[in-house]
Amino acid sequence: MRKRATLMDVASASGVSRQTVSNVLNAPERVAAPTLDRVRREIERLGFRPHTAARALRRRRAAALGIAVGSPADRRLGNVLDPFLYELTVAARERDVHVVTFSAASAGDPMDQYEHLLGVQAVDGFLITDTRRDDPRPAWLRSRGVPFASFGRMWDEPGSTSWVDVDGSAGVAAGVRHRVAQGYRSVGFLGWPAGSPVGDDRRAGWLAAAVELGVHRAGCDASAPQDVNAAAEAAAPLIARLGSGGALICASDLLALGAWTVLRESGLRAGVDVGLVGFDDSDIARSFDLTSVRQPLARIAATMLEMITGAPADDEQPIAAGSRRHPFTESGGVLLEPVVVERGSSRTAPAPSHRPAPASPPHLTNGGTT
Amino acid sequence: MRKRATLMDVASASGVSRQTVSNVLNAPERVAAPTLDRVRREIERLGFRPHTAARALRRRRAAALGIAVGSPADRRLGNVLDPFLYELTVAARERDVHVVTFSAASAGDPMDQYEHLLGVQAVDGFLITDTRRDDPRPAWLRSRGVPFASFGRMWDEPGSTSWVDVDGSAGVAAGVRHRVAQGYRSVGFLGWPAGSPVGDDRRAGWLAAAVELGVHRAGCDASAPQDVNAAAEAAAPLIARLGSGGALICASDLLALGAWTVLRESGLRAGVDVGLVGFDDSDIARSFDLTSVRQPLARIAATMLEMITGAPADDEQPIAAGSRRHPFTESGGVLLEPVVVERGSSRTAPAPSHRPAPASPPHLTNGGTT
DNA sequence: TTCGCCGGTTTGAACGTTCATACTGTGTGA
DNA sequence: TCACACAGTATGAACGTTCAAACCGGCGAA
Repeated sequence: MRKRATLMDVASASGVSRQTVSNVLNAPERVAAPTLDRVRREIERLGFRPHTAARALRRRRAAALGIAVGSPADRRLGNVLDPFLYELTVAARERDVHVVTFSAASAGDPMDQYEHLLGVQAVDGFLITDTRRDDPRPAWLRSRGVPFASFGRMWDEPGSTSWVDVDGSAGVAAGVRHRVAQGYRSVGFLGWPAGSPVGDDRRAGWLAAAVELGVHRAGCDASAPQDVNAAAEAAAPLIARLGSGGALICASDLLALGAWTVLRESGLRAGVDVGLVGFDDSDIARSFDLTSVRQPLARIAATMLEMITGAPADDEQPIAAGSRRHPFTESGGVLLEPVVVERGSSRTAPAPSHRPAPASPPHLTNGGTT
Repeated sequence: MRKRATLMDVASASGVSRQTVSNVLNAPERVAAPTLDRVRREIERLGFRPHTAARALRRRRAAALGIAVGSPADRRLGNVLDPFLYELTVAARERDVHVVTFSAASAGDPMDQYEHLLGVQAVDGFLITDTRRDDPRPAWLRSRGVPFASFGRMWDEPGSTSWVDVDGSAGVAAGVRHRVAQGYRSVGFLGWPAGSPVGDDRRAGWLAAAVELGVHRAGCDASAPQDVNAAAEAAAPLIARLGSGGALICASDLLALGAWTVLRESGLRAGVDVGLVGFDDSDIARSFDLTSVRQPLARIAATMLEMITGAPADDEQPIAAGSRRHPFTESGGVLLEPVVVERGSSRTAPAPSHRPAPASPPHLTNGGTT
């Protein structure tokens, strides 16, 4: 428990000046090979690690980013943001940045928290999530020149380049394709009521793919709010229409769970009689063995950090040309494709020799073994 | 976007020395009233906020605590720890401490991450969660004199005082009591297989309360692993035995959900025919309108911070006598009582005039409307 | 009157880095 | 032969705060 070694300790131990040790850490190419070796050995031997605060003070940057956990509305991260925080933390570690949490608690206004963290200079920028229309945060941050990156499109600022999002449309379309490949002969969709950008996007992906692949049937599109019972109600007639051999893609795992309860009560088996696909790969999906569309959270996190730490903090240019390793969209941000995680709720449809979708009211069918 | 004001700026603006300004912030009782006012006005006017890194450097403490988000096993916080992180963040804000996340990712060993954060002196201590038997972390931290507090009993170290936990036994017992008050006439339990300390604790709470209140019936105790389908299987015979007018307390919301599916398939209505209670008040409970036992996460977080920031970091005394505002247990830590959140899955039992628990095999009953 | 004390305030130094610049010696071209 | 560039290293200062100790003036007790 003795005092930690400092730069000076390493310097005198290896017979060089402090600046040389500093260079070994920050600009090794400027140091002669033998010196480099010697100093590195001493660093290792003394267990020297640069002091975060001293570094932050001198460099005038905290090497930390803030992220909101929860809001007054929902005092938690939720199914998507929870694993996202993990991936973010991992990605941050690789870039020698720390992640500092904050909460827009009682105050209501998240900007108060921004103000505080920036005021005490505990963070260099922010990672924002759950963007929505009329979101005041991007404008606020940009106007003050605060670096940030967003998980979620910035709906108000089409030209902005500082966001990463998931191509929900492509994800749902992939879900449709996989189902068709497995032999399901009609693919319906259970989404949220029209009006939410995310929801509309996912529905569009279903519609396009289902039509293109010839598995679109009339009246196989339903809506429900994010609630199991509502989802079950909306799913019942849909499942009745799809019948055995059909598949149902849902805009969220919770909606899929609603459909799952209907299937169970109908005696239909998820993954055998009816294919069922959720979205987000939440723990619900895992608990219920639901096939689900998973967002590439690790890549999202890495890309966001690249945006913040890579781009010069002051100007918001369309990101240094030449390093565009990501599929930039026309509007400026980065859109990543999700992947389908196959589980028990979608195996292979009943043999194609079966009669096509008889559509008997499923709540009357009885749970047998075929 | 001009430079932020420093102590010196405030000092010269208000005609005092830097140290006086520092005192205004850190030891106002040493400053004469008029001076105090004047300096405070200038602080306000200039929008001065002390620089975190400068402070940390000089004070030799980071004013930050580390918390692990996820593990190699589970790359997320989960239903309990997610809202806990929120409460922790709120509580930390009030104490001018920051919460820094880290992940025991690939490395496997969480101690590597401790080592790193302590090495660069980015945190002063840690908040540990998910303690288990043979947990190496407490001993490791203690041996190095690193401050920490644990959410979860330290099973290996009975004398330790640095933990906070929930009295699961009391929580389950409260669940039983409420059900009895509502008129349910027999109360069963669906828990995890014996052997886990948390699970055994919760079962003990049920047993004691059920026996005491005379609602204990033979064979109304079942076990299943943390899995919906397994829970459903285990719950089916249990529900058959309890019958209408009975209640079922579960060791987790997921187990309760398994029971819920059985109820639905049996045509029994949760909250009318059978009372159903989960544990943790997770989003599953909210989604399914499940009564659940909620852990007092805000108090847990606050208590943990008190332990870390309040107690002198070097010695591990039984916490300063005189300030014991918490119900300390004989073993040293703090045990807090959870509360029952009443929802639809447990309203009032069928009128006591009903015949008691007919126990027909529920998977044969048909879903009707009574 | 003198001394010590005390509330209130100031001064010098230090925390551990990195920036900006200066220094040193060797080789290179004129 | 000399100026010059250049790779490699060293020096002084600064980042913004708090610690430790000194200072200062007035007041009460000896």
